[in-house]
Amino acid sequence: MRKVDHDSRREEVASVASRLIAEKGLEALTTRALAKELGCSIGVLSHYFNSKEEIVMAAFKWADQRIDQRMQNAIAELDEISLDYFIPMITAGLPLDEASDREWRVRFNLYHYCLTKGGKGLKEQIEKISQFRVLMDEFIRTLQKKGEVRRDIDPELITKMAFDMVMGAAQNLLMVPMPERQSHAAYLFAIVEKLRPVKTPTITAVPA
Amino acid sequence: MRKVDHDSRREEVASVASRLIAEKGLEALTTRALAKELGCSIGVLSHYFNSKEEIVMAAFKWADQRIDQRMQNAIAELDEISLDYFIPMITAGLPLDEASDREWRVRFNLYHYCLTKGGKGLKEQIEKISQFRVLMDEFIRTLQKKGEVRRDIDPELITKMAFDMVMGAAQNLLMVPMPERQSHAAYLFAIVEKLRPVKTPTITAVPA
Amino acid sequence: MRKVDHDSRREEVASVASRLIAEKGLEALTTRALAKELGCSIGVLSHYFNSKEEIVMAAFKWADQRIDQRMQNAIAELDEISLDYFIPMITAGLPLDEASDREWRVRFNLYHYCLTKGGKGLKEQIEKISQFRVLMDEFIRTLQKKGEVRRDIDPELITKMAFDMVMGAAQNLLMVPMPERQSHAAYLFAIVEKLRPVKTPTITAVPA
Amino acid sequence: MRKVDHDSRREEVASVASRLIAEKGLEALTTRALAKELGCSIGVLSHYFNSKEEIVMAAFKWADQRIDQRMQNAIAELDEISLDYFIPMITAGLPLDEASDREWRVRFNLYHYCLTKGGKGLKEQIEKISQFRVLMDEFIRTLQKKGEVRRDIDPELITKMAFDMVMGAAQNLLMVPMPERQSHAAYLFAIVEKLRPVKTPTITAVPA
DNA sequence: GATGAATGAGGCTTCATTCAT
DNA sequence: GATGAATGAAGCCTCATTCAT
Repeated sequence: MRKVDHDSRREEVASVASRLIAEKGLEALTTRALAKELGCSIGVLSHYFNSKEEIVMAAFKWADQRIDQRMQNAIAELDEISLDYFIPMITAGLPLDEASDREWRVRFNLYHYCLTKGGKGLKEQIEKISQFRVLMDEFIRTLQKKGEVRRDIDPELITKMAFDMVMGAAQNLLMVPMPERQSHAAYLFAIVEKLRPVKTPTITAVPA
Repeated sequence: MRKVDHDSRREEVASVASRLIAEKGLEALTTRALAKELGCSIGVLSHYFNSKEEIVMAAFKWADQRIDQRMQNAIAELDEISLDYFIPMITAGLPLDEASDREWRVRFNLYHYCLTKGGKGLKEQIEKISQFRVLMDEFIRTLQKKGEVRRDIDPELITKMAFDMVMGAAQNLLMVPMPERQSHAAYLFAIVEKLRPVKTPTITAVPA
Repeated sequence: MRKVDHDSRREEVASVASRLIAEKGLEALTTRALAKELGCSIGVLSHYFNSKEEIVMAAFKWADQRIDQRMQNAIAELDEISLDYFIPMITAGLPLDEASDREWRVRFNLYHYCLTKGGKGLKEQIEKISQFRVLMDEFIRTLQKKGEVRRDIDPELITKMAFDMVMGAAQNLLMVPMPERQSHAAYLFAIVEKLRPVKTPTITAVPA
Repeated sequence: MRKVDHDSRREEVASVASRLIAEKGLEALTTRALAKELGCSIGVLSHYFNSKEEIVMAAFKWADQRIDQRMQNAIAELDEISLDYFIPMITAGLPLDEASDREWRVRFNLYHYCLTKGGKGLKEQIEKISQFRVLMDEFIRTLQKKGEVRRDIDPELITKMAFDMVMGAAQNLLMVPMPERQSHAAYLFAIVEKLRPVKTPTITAVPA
């Protein structure tokens, strides 16, 4: 069988495993349940993965990357860097529909799995987030240079705030009924707007 | 009858179970491991709990309440409501030491357990958070009336922001090495300060 | 505590144990359930019985003897031996009310327990039934001598038939709804009547 | 796939389980013991049965049907309905050898299991026996029409008697040493003979 | 390559019994 | 004498994994 088939099969397994984790919890991801959901036999899994842990990891990675991809896609068509990136990126990144809801559930499973097991996995996650922080930081600085973001705020503070708010919003949104999520997340846009520099920085006092 | 305080024994079990969840993960909380950690036989657990699920729930509740208690204790000695409540409360509430680190790990297990199982447990969590939001909202409004918080910010926005930031900070802090956590969380204090009304809104421009 | 108290307590335990066996099955007779039903603590049972098997045996014996007693009581007031003994004895012996229903259920448990375990218990049961057969046989012979039972039937045949029919009727009645049991058992009386000698053995052919 | 006939494997399990019940009692039918007796691992049982109760039921059914089959086989070669059916049928039906002894022990376990648990199982047993009674009744009536059975006896009485006697004989035979069983059961044949109409009902008095 | 039967460790729970109080 | 907490074996069941077909 060609490599592409092998890979696409692996992804299919990861995808279904991810859905099982999201819907029933990590402990419900058994080889039996997975094979049943995939419509194949138990033994076939061992052709694509050496152990169950590999499957779990693949499911984690799949969901994690889907969220990242979703965010990248949201700004892919935008041509120039601007503060306007934030809104679609946040919208795309947060669990505001069923698909991203599932992915976030899996991502949290990933986080707590790594936290518990420690080791390489945890290091990878930390590293990944750290790199993302650097990117964000640079992004803010660029926007500040371009005059799209107020210069009197420490970029690092914005970055930290953004990371905590998005993570917390994602967590909290999972417990909010789907119809109310949009409105619940809307306040984030207001905060983004507060980052814009005051248009007429003349004589008047600007409260915030 | 052997002299045993039934409630304190239950709490001891819940406490140890909570520690196991935090350190090894929920799936490592087996009756064998728990009994071993408690230094007693497996059968003894059934004297205090009717099922393992009850133990899990007790462990969840124990850790959850410990965080709440920690925050309440932090402001217990303060005599008058003021914005100064926030700093010690946040400091007490976030996972900035080993004990609260364990409790937050368990709390996240609780959240994701409820999210997966749904049912009454999820409803309870949502209700609890909802009530806390109302309290927070009233708190902000009171501070605004007292002139301790700027009146040009929607209280609801502050509440939402606070909830998401604390939740996200807690999550993110868990992945930060303990020594760096204090400094990582410090930015929150800066944000709290930004809520204070501008002392002298006279001639000078105050950017934010 | 005086012996009479000790004995009456033992009987109470046996009685309640017997009821549990009848209603829920032998495997539902646990020390916990028994103590609960008795309204006493688990430990108290060991004052009266050395092991659970002793309790089971006592329960078996209690129910077994109650059936025997019931039958003896039924003919206690009758002054002279006659075929009329049979009807009240059968009526008293069979599971025609709730109490004797329970006792028979226990008795069958006893039989199958002995059959399985073998040993002394089985020997005792066989011995007991054997003695009863002898009594019955003598009883029939006496009635035949008195002319109350036809002399052309082998007494042993009557005895065997009676033992099998009563045992089988008891077993089958347990599966018949209580209201229908009386009518179901009534045919036995007709058979008893057939044992009576033909009153006028003259010229006419008497088929049977 | 390993070559295994699923149904024959199920029957094998049921058969061995049945033997264990007969020899050691229902409570000795543990998964461990059963697996050991089958010469396989414990886990294999779950391939063929969803629970232990299913195994118990299969064992019950297996033994129950074996008795029925044994009786049917006994009259299979007989070409015409006649009273002569009875003797081989009874002989085949009663526990007169080791195999049918085991099956009857299991059947009694089945009866008392159903009696205790009630529910659908009990209803099924009652229904089965009820249908068998109807068949027997029709059989008797047919024989009466053919002149093979005396017409002065109520068919229903014969049926009831037969059912109780067979059930009781089976029960009592279980407690009789194997060598004596044949002679113990022989009286039943005498009773069957009494059902035959008197050949020459002429002048002579026939007492019975 | 695909199948699913087989394995046996380990999950939770229940049990009769013991014994400190 | 009475209590019920403690014990640990053994109950049933589920699991990831292996391997003959």
